[in-house]
Amino acid sequence: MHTTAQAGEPGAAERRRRELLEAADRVVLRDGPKASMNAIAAEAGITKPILYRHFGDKAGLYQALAVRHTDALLDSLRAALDAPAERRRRVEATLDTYLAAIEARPQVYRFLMHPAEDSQSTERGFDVGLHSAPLLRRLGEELAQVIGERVDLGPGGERTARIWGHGIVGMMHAAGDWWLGERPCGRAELVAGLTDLLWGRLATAGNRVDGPGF
Amino acid sequence: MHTTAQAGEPGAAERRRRELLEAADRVVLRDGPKASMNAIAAEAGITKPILYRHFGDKAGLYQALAVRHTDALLDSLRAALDAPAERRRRVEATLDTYLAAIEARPQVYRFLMHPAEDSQSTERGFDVGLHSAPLLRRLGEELAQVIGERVDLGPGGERTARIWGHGIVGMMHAAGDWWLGERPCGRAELVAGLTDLLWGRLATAGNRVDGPGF
DNA sequence: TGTTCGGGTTACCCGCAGTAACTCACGTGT
DNA sequence: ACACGTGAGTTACTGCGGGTAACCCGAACA
Repeated sequence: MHTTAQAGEPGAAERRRRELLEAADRVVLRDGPKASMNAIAAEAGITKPILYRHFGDKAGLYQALAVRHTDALLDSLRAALDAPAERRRRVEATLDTYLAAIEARPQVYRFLMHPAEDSQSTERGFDVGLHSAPLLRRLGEELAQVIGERVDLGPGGERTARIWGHGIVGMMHAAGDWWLGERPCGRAELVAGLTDLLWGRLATAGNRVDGPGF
Repeated sequence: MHTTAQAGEPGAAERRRRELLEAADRVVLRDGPKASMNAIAAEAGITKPILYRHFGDKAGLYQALAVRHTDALLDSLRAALDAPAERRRRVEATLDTYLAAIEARPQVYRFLMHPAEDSQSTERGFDVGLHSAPLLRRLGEELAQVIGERVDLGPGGERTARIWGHGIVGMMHAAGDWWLGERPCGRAELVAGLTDLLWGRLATAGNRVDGPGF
């Protein structure tokens, strides 16, 4: 073989790839989830086939982008989760970090939540659920791991931790999505409301006197 | 004008519409979220333009389908929510009803969660969030209403109820999605885990002795 | 008998994912 | 010095799915 340098310069294509990803980022930031391969290629100053050479597939590019942003987001969340404070404060900080992130870049966030969606469906008998939202899955698993590591949940705690991880992430996501769309209140109030919910206020709140009881 | 009957027979087109919706249902049940207009038309034994005459748009058909299923699901959930039992039992029954529904028809469920996704984005300054998942929004609002009606949340309780409604629905949805994909446990265990979470067990559980504390 | 209206069809446009086949520049082996 | 092949890049295509324009036919009505 005769590459330009047989062992040196490993990052020739790597740098190109990063350039492409940054261009894709820019387009996604501008166009949201409907960013097309053509548009991304144009923004990068090249044409489609190169994108396909580098990422193979639209899903491939999506995934590469998703990994980048998910990693970044996870770092922020881990920082919030690891801060030296009591548990409730940390949960609040984590929620707030997530909400601040999606507030700062709604387009990117929306893009990450609706990736690919195809994956040819022939995956294993049922196929359902493997696509959908890798970001949420990763967040859920990550949170599950943190919970499992730190909270004493007794026997079967591993499974409970995973249930909680995915449940909490879903709560965060759906509430954030709704909040972004309607802006019914400030971020702090949303954080407080969700934390109250996680802290069991639903169990302790009394029935309304006029209602049929809940 | 000369309709077949000027005031009588109001349901000529209505029945057609229902036929089309049932055909669409069948296709969605078979093909999942990637059901195409062509396929639906073929299943109904007609061609695309008729679908467009009836529903205007792919989003229109999606919405009609979504309304049907959402209504049905909401009826079941309301029944579970209104059963004569203590609050916790009712929450469990509601979660279980939802999970049973998505378990019974995963394709339909997946279809409902990923509608349209386009809507030309020129909607109002930000545009973000209005598409996405009407089903989840409706469920969230509905639950918010029930909570607001029955639970005494003090001042600002309306907003808190909405936050909780969307948060709980999101928790249910994400956990259900993950569970459908991986089947990590039985439905009962998932229900129990989520209910424990809502009942504040995260607040009361102790730190693991070996972990850094959570 | 002609006309018009509603349900229907064919044949098309457009945009996008994905690909085949070609070009060009450059470093290499002889 | 010359052919070579390799890799980055391009043009030009296929295929498909959403959406639409224009035509078509049968039935009620005058």
